[in-house]
Amino acid sequence: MNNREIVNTFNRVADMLSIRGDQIHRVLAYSKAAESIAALGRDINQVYAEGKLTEIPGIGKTLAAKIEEMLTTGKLEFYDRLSAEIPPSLVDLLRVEGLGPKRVKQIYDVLGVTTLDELTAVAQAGELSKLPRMGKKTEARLLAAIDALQRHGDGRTPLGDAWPTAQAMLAELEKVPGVTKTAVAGSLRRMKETIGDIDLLVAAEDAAAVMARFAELENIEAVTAQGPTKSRVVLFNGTGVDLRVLPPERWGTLISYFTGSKDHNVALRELALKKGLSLNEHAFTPLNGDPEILCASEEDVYTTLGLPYIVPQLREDRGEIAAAIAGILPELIQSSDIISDLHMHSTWSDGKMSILEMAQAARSHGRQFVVITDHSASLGIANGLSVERLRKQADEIAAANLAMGSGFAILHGTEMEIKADGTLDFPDDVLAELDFVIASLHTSLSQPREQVTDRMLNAIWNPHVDMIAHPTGRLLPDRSGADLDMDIIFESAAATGTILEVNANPQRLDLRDIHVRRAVELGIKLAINTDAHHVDHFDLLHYGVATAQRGWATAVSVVNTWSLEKFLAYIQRKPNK
DNA sequence: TAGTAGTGACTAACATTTGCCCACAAATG
Repeated sequence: MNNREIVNTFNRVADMLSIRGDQIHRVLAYSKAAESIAALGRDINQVYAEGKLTEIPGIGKTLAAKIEEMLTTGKLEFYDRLSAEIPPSLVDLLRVEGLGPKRVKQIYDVLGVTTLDELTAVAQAGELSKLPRMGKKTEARLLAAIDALQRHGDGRTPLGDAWPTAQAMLAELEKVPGVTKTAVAGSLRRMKETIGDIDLLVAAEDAAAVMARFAELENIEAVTAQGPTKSRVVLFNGTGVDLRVLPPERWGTLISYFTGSKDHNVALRELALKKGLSLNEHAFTPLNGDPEILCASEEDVYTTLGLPYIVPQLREDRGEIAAAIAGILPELIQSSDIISDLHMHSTWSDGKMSILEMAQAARSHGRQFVVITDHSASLGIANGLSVERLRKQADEIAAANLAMGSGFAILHGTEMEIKADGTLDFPDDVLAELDFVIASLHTSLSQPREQVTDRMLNAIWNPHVDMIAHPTGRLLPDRSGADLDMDIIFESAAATGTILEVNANPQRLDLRDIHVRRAVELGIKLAINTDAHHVDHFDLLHYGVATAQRGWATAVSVVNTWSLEKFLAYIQRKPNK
């Protein structure tokens, strides 16, 4: 069993326990454990082999035993027993907006409904509205929610899709008279790789005018809630958008609350209570009856709690509050630190622009040097380069370097296929001619873990391979990528000095945040690259930087902060070269 | 259920808004 399967099982158990009506802390224990394992950044089998399961936050003796049972037998007896009482399919009903554990239990107990189809049938027959505390309106809302679920699913939206949508909506709301501030919040502001819904904030004295304009924006299918300070709409693509409006003097607590994460908020509020303050999105309220403390800025919120400012990217309750208290928050990598881009394509393979155009655009984006890394021959679909074309490309790079003049450098590299049999697409003597060698997986990603890991190791241990691009090959939101044994990959990358990429393309964001964190802990060198196929793609860098920040990366770990001289020296003295 | 203090018991997860039915469930971070 792998991490994901255990996470799924624990989440299902948590949902089933909440439907059964178990004590909230028992439910929380399972969902907290699931979250911890999801954020682990390493293979739980490895942690188990080291006998360190209980060192995972939220895993005690009992859950460690359950994990051991799943890892050794492939099943969980407790889950089977629970299933006899609470049909596991009931968990699916919770995905319907408007249905929580209490209602699901009631619908199951009284009507015997266990699936979405059965639920639809009883709702259409009008049976649902006969239940206590359910009426015709609720019944109609649930039918609409089921319909929406079946049309759009409840999948998450990739960051790269949600970000521009949110910015466009904010641009409209900014035009409403009386609006003084606008911002995105929620998981979008924290730059999570996928987001559940879009959260927008507006500071204005007159909320009603903003709410009215919000409901009229483009692409809105339905307004599902509209109160004095809070509205919710659903876009035609199924994405939910929440808007909250408060007066500007309460902006700090508002944006802090709405940025989350939920767990981070809970931790902040606990901390506030210890200081005799109750914290909500409006203000701090002293428990002794003193007047409330307003925070116009988010910095004020943290100052009031006696903490240094914590950037949104860190607010996942993964140790950032303890680090803030201890004064050891990392000095995170910034976009302005990045002076090179080590991965991009030209018209020689599947890029859309010439080498010179790419270089000029990179310079205008503040880069001081780039590596042209077109695909290699066996990626035929991308017009990969043969050895002959690769050598010919060197001439054009020399010419482009001349055209660019001094103060900028174009290096010659390759993004070389790691083929399905594990061999590399170019022989070592050809690789030796290049300035910089990237190896990456694009095909046969679904090979068994051992096989695909071995392929990758073969590349990492090759003395000419300087970097692994987008290591897992995942594509958001749906393709999960290769099932690599990341522990071994990291070990080998550290041993050989091989750079691992944080690919900034929002479809990839690979390495992902939790793997960045693990790599940083192990002292592995990272590169944040755009993988640009077009000059417009240089604008995507911030997604990669945010992902690195979510992994607590500092400039020390990121080779794109290095001067050309330092960079060239490093890849020359790669330990196994 | 985890964590803690201590080996069985106790505490722990905050605070709000909205909709709909008529006192509460669900949803938001």
